[in-house]
Amino acid sequence: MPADDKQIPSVWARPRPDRRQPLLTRESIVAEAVRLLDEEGLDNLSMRRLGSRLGAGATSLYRHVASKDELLELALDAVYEELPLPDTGDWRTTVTEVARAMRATILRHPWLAAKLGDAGLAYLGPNMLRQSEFVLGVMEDAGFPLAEADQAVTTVMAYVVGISTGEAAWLSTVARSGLSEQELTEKLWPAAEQAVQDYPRLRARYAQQRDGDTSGVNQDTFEYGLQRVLDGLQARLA
Amino acid sequence: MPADDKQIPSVWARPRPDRRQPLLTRESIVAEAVRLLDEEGLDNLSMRRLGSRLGAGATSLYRHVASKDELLELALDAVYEELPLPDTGDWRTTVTEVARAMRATILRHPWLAAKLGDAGLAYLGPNMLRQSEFVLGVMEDAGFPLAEADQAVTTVMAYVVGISTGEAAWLSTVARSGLSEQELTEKLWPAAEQAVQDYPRLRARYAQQRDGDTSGVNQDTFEYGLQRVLDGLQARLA
DNA sequence: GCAGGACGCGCACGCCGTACGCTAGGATGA
DNA sequence: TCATCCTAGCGTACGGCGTGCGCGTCCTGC
Repeated sequence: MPADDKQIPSVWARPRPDRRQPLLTRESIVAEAVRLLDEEGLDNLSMRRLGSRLGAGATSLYRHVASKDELLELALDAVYEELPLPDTGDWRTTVTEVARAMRATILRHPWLAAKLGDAGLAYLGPNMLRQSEFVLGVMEDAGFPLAEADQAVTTVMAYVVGISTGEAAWLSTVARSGLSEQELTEKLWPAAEQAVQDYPRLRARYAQQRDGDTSGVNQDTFEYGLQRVLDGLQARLA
Repeated sequence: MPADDKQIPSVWARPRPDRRQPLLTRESIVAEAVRLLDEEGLDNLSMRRLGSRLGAGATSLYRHVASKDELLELALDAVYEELPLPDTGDWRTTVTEVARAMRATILRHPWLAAKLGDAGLAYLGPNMLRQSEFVLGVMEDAGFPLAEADQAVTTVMAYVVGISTGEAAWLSTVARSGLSEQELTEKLWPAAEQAVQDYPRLRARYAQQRDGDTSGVNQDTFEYGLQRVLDGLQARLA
């Protein structure tokens, strides 16, 4: 028994931890995990750090979650809950909005991209299922037979995830560097210019984009590709 | 001096390590890393394990490589070297072949998908640059202005990476489980069917695919989406 | 008043990436 | 020939990781 205890005048005065409702719940753990991931990224999430943010020890988390991997799957699905299911009446408008929302979500939680990279697009979280069912329905109503609707949805989602992954990786790099996007761009520019020197088209592209607004360019490219994908699908309905 | 030395009759008989050419080179390290990654996946690559496969200690690797992260970037680019640059004369045929080769490469090295998830599509490895320049040239020759050619290439690549990511994640899961694809599918089927019960369209899709040939289905979906993307781009040339 | 279960904690194990300083041997120049 | 320096690889160590296990402590239902 350490002498420190003497600093508390009496044991009885020490506030007992209130165990009326439990300190940890699966929900609170997942929510805090998402917050930590957003702030610090995928490789800065450790069970110890997460536990201490919740005022608990690392191993206490295992009462509510089977493993770190399972926790990440729960976090993934928790984020999917943010996605709206906007039925606009027109399949193309609806799919466009879903795609934009998906991209926005990935950019808001850049670790999503890395996690999707090894979890795949098709695991069985309820929110993910809900979203798939919804979009599948929209495509079927638009006139695609179910099997093709499935392929169409997969195509759009693959595009969105693929392109957002690239952007998210860049955002993560920016966050890790501690610099602003502008500053990091300027810092890396010489190396990039050097690297593309032997490639005339890449060099020209870089020159065009110099001092450009990165996020605006990304947004434009996203919209461009999305509309091309939807054009390709729409042609099948004719 | 431990007694074990006595087991060797004479110090002089012990073969001296031949230091004419060094045991480790950056190339040999990267090549072995790719092999290890292919066999055991991203989270089973550790510097210690890699070192011991090369007959060296973990820390020796750091003479040739600044960090594990850098090593992974080098491995990424090494794999990109496999990609062919097939000029067929027709942009659509060429892009189709590049896309197929890209998918095949990702499926051959499933860890690529996870790595791309946090490295992004656009870092500066020479082989990656070479490939970008090539495809950019093909699109420009097809009639796209340079800026749009860039967007078009990004669109196709995003699609390919996105869809291959999903497949690669599945392959990784299969590999980790130690079961065959067939066996794992059968084992997971009940849970999947259960999860999908409340969603009529998903349920119908699952029922249709029961006992289907997974890799054939994936291949078909890939081709379907790829042709839709290319349709959408082709329409811009008219 | 008591049994049983739920919850959180502390400890320990075997991994990890990697910083640092050492040594043995080859290359170099006097 | 010998002193010197450089290079590649090694051993040790540090701090951190995921997580299995057994302990106390409180809440609940009888």
